[in-house]
Amino acid sequence: MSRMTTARALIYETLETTQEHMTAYQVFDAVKPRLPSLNMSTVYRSLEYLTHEGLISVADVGEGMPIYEAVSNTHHHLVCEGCKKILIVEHEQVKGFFEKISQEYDFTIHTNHLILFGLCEKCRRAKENQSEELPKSLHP
Amino acid sequence: MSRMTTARALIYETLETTQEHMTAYQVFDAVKPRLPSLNMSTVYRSLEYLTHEGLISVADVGEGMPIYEAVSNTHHHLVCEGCKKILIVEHEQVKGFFEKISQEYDFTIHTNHLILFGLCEKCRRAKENQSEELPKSLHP
DNA sequence: TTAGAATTTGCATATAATTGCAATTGCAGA
DNA sequence: TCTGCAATTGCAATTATATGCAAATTCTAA
Repeated sequence: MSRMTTARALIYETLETTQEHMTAYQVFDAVKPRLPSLNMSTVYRSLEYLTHEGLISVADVGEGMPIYEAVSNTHHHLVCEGCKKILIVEHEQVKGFFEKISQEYDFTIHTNHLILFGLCEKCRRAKENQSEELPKSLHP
Repeated sequence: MSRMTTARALIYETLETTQEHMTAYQVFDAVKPRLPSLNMSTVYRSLEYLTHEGLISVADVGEGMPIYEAVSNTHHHLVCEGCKKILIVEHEQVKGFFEKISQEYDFTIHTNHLILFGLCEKCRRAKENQSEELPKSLHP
C-alpha cells in the first residue's frame, strides 16, 4: 500500500501553496529547511509518486529541466521557441479534443498537462520580416 | 550558418530509412559502424539539431529515454500506462485541435508529435473489475 | 499501544544528458 | 581548387536523474 509520508506531504504542500511550477531542485530547496534530512533522490521519487497519483503534473518545457506543479486548476502551456514566453491554455480549450480522442481510440487519457512548442505572434512576425527583408548573404 | 554534416546526415538517414523510433543510444549503435569517430555528445547534439530543423521529432514516452523518429508521416502516440502498449493517432485527428489553438492564441504550433498517457480499453476494464471485486484487505 | 510487515528514505553509485574548450571539418568566396 | 573563418566534433568534465540496498519510518491489527 502506498503511503503519504512527511516528505511527500511537504513536497506536495509546497507545490500546492506556491501555485507555481517548480523544478526538482527548486522543490528541494523549498522543502529542505523544514525537513533537513531530505535527499534529492527522495525528491525525484516523491515527484514521480505524486505525478502518478495525479496530484501534480510534470511537463518538459524543452529548455532546461522538467517542471512540476500541483494540479488544482488544470491547464496547458504554449511555449514560444523565439522569446521563451509561456502562454496558458485553459483546459476548457483542450477538453473537447481529449474527449474525441478518448472515444475514437477507446482510451482514457490521464495526461493533464500539454506543452506545445511554436512561435508567438510577435516572433512569427519578426521571423517573416527577417526572411523577406534581409539580402540573401546575410541569412543566418 | 548551419551545416548538414556527415554525422547529421547519417543520423537522419538512419532514422529515415528505419522508419522506426529509436533512442539516442540506438541511433549511436546504428551509425557508429559507418562513422567510427562518432561520439555520444554528437548524437545528442545532432538529434537536437534535426529536431529543431523539423526533420525528426522527439517524444518522451515517460518510461525510459525519449525516442526520436523521422517526420515523414506525422502522427502521435497514446501510451497505455497499464500494459505499455502504444497506439498510433493519425495527425488528421489532431489537426483541427491544433488549428483551433493556433487561432485562439495567435500561436504557430511547431510540435508535431504528441504523446498522451492513459489507459487502453483492456486495462481500464481490468482496473474497474479489480476495484469492484477485490475485498478491501487485498487492495494494493 | 505496540509489534511486525511492508514501504520509503538516505546513501552511494550508476547511468543519462549537457557543456566548455581545443582540434577538426565544411563552406563561401577568391 | 584553395584559403580562411565559422560551425561542428571529440573529449573530458559536470550536472541531472535513476537505482540497489540497508536502515528508518509508517501503518495495521491485535
